Amino acid sequence: MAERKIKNMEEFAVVSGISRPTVSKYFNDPDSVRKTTRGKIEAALELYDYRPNIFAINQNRKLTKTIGIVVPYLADPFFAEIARNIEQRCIDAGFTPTLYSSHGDPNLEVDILNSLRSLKPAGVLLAPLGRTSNKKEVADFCSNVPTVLFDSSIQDLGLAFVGSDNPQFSLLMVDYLCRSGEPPCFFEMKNPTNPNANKRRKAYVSAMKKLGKTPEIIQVDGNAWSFEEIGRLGALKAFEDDLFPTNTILCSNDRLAIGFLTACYEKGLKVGRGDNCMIRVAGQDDHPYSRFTCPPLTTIAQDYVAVSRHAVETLFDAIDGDVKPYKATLFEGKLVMRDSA
Amino acid sequence: MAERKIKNMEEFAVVSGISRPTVSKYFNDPDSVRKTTRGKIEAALELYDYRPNIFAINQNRKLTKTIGIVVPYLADPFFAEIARNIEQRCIDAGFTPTLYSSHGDPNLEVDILNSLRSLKPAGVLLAPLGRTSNKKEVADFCSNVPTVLFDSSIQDLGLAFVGSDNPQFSLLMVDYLCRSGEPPCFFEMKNPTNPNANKRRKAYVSAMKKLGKTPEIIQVDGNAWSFEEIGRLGALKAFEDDLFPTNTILCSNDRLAIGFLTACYEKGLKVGRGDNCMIRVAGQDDHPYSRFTCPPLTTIAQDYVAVSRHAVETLFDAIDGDVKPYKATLFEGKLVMRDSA
DNA sequence: TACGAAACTTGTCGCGCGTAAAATTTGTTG
DNA sequence: CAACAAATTTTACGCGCGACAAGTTTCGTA
Repeated sequence: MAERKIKNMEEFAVVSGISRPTVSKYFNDPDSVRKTTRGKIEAALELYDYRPNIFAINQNRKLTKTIGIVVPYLADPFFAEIARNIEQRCIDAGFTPTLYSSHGDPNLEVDILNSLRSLKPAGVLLAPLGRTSNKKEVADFCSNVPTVLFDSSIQDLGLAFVGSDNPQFSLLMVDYLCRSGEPPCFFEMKNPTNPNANKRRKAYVSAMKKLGKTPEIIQVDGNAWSFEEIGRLGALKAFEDDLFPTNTILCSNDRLAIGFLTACYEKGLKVGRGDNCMIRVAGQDDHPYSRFTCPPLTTIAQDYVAVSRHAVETLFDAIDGDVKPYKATLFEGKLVMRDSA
Repeated sequence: MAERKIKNMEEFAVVSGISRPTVSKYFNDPDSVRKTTRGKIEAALELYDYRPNIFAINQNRKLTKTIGIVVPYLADPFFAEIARNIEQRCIDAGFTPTLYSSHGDPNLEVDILNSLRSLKPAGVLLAPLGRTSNKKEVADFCSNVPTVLFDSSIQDLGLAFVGSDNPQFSLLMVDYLCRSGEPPCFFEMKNPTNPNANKRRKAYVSAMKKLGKTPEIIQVDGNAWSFEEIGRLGALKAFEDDLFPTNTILCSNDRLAIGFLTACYEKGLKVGRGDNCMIRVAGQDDHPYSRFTCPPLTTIAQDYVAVSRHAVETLFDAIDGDVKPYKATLFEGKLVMRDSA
């Protein structure tokens, strides 16, 4: 194969015995040309390794085949997993996904959106930083590029929002914890950097009230994305200050809970549901590692497959011109009972 | 601001009172134009939001400002961290990094390399799948695109290789374990999917021999990237079959060790260095989560900052035309003593 | 004040491909 | 075989910018 270097579509058209416009048509949609023509082109494709210049293509198309995927923090396995899921769906649909991480930095988020703008993507799937996002910039972006927000919403920006039903999460977990032992207190960061933290606190409070219990919130210092360490140090300090009004702790997310469990280990506190256990700890997210903590973490599993599927489908519908009014879709979570609570 | 829509550089040149070629020069290098000229352009940039069309730019440039970053599995926090580090260095150097994950799939790896080829990147930083990589395709890619391999090498493909010194890792750890207790056996997957597994096994064997001990290797089933679960199930089975000839286990990597620790927890085996402990477990990599296992995992820290820095610098040198012969650079690891061994 | 280099302008070409209109061929149907 | 529609070819233009050459202005220096 690879008899000679093919420079451009012109040359490739010559060696395949077809005119250039028809070859162009083929690359846009192989089924749009006659079968015999397609055969000739594909035969030539075997002999010569020619690939259309993607820059020249995108320069002339109004909409590229690119889909931008932006997550707040890719080093968090939860986002890595959901990104991977979305990425695959885009590929399957014939798009070219490009993945970006804001690394927890609102300025970087804006930078990403700006460089994404010049890529003229067919659409963007954005999991914003949330509270710390530059709302004005994100809004401006959404009004220029077809964007579906997921995981965390910012007002009603974008074409739609797809995420998880935090109130349902909390109610499910709080209800379970209350039925099986002492009512939980809520453990979180004082100035949460992760997107859904505030929603989760509110959801916890309303769930407790609904069940006729008094909400108790413990807030710890720390303002980066090293949640495990924040959870660990926060828990150690809270133990020292004797801050916990109950033996049952609901952490705002699994990563905090993982750090919390480490603190319990250091303190020699036996965690779990058994008779000889002194404390119960639960998380939220079903983080990939929550299965492997000691004891394994009881948590709420986000239906991230449903979230990513629906987000992608919503975006594709919009790209196909199927304009719908803004809508927020929330998926329910499932209680994952393990040994920690 | 944003008085009127600016379509192209021509129009922007008009409103800024400068000729188009000079504006073009400015965007290539703002310092290449006179100060007064730069002032005018930047003033216009405040008024109108114009951004050069990136596709038109890249079509005409021989080398784009894009750097491709490819890792084998982005949902692994280790690779996520190193990718994040490399990404930042590229941005700081004025390049546009694009991140790809092979998701453990050799075919996807080839697909990524192919689509990367048509992006005409200035260079690529590739952490290959290793053993399972399609060597022919990777070699072909490396001979067409300036590529630096990192984390895992494939023969002597690419401009250079930057990674960790696995023999040094093993010697360090084996020596420590032998000095502080029973000699370790080696715990790994039978058909390892992760890149450096084979090197590590060999390194373990030679380290043991060097210390005059008999190497013992326990291999468990599993061939995906869910290492924790593979480690857990493998350990449970190995306990049942009474496969461990020693109470000290060196795992091929931290993720296996994390699963191993979970198995120990399930079996009620106390892990650590204390008098009442029954087993010692160590890993390799200093996985972000290894600090939070119970007990915290003793491991070898890869110097991934040094690896990413050197990989990026090597690539930039090559892009600047600084051609050097192929060279493999290996960085030493540091023993991270925690409680598990 | 004059001079020369650096910076700028003007004009023009080319990159590789999308796209449209008109002319021609191909394949299908009665 | 005629008639017709679909597919293809031919021809031509445009996208936005990089690159280059030749002429003009600007600026620092003597």
